Amino acid sequence: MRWSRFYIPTLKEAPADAEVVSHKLLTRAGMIRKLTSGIYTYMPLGLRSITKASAIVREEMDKAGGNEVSMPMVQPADLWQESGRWDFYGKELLRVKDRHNRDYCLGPTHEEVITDVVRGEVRSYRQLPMNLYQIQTKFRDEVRPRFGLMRGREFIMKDAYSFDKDQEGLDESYKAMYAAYNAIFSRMGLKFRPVEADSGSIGGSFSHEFMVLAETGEDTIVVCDACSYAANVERAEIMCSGEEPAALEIPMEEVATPNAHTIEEVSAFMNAPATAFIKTLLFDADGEPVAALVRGDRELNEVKLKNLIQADTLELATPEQVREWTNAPVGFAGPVKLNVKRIFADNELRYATDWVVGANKADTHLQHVCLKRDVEVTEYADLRVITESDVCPKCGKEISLTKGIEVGHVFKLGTKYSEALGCTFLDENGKDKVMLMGCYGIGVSRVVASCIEQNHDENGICFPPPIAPFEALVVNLDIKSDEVNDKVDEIYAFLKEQGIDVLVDDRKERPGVKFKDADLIGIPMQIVVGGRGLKNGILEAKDRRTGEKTELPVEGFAEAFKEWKEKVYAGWNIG
RNA sequence: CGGAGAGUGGCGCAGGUUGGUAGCGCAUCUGGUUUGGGACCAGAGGGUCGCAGGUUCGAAUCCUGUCUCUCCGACCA
Repeated sequence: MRWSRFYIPTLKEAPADAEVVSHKLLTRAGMIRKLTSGIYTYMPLGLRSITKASAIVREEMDKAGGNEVSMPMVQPADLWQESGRWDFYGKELLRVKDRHNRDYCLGPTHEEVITDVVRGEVRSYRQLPMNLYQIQTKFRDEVRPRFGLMRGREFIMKDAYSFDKDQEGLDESYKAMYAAYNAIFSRMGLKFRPVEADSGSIGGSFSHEFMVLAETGEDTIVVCDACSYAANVERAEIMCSGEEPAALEIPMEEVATPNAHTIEEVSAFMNAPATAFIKTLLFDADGEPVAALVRGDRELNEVKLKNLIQADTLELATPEQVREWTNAPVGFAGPVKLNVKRIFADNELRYATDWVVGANKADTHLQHVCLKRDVEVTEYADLRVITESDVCPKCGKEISLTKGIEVGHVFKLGTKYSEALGCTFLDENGKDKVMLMGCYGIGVSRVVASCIEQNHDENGICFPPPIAPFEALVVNLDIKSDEVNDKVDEIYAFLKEQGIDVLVDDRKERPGVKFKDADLIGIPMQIVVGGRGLKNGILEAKDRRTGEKTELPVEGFAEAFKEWKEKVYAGWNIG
């Protein structure tokens, strides 16, 4: 491919609205262009990377027994009503009407459609297991799209669905996908980690997320270096034990705390540490009020609460609801004589007493509160977000927290959708049984973005070879010289022969421009052909990742190149 | 949805408080000189200043409304 005939509109400056590195570089390298919030055009160079990532996904999926299909993006509402998700998926589901005023949605995921296909096809246990997948554009009407391809509304996803006759089969299918995902992300040259995860709104019982490790990640993950434990913080359990203290003897009493709404303000006002307080958070759980208590310095883990009470929707109470339930403005809610039926407390609160809490009365708190004596706690549970001072729930050793970008997620769905949609088969005994499902997603466009987050420097992108738009770039420094042109053609032909995907910069530009652009678009191997080098009988090869330049002799180029290429690839340490 | 900010040639920005010919850098086009890390000189083209109203002799600028985008939060495979 010749650069002069391949559209790569590079920019010297990043667009003002780009915040994260991948967004800036993808735009500057001419790989994407924004149409509107969260919706992008993949330009020729960008599409090449996505195509390469897709090819790796496809290969590994096929190897793992998947069959590729392509399902419709526009899906009828009745199918979603049948699964119950038309009402529960929320505003992220983009709903549209056709000319007959019938309801449809744009597919954010395809459990309904795939289950509909399979229930119409599969009759016998002999046809199972089955694994169907597709690589396709998804649409999710995100509340706040951001960070370029990282969280778009329209994005490319590989979604696979497995169907099995029993739990053992599902376990096998899940294991196979888990292994395939490890292979996929390893082959892409990403530094990643599979972690235990919450199953979220897709539902189901068991799941793992594949996290690319990067500072800009929106997720926080817990890893233990002593054992193999790794989990999303949403999911990470907290070990908590101790001695339950005796009921407090000092009576509780009111304290005036004018205008002190936050724990910080009250703690400063009363000159007591945040650890002496209990934070009372009120939620609307499927329309019912629920209170959750955590220590003043802790953060409530909403996912844990949601799972505990099995709520379909869980939202922090509005100021109006707070007023209605506590008879006080926001900032003074407390568990004592709280007119809320269900009060959940974090485990940690069981092992201490003498708390300060809100008094459900404006500008007032209560001190010397004892939960055992003064509050009817519905249940003690693990409700808070894990911190670095906690220990590994598996082995009890130290843990650390890091940021990650979720690029893949594998779920065991069980019978959630097959049950709702009546996806059954006849077993060996001629009995009707519900299939067990798993679902497995990879954010393909997000993979490319997260790869850039992980591999870049001040000059631009450093693509790992497997998902680079091209593997090699031949830079022609003097398009007016026949000698240089001939050598470029020769090198190009040679590289092609080696099965290398190569781009030639044959533009009428000054060398400086070509070098800058070469670094920006991040092709892993650069071969520079110029009059100066040829005079000395050498070509210059640059490893984009390290920036290291190597002189390759014109005579015996083939051998020298192969050796150099091995070194470049070895540096990537790709499995 | 709450809070903050921004919409001016393709991109990055100035101008706005004090209303009066719409400007700069990059990019583009032409000619010339250059040519191993984003060249220089000379010239050229391109903008109903997000949109709609209003005030005014006159609005990018003031007022009202509206749309869009970005960031923080809430939310989220």
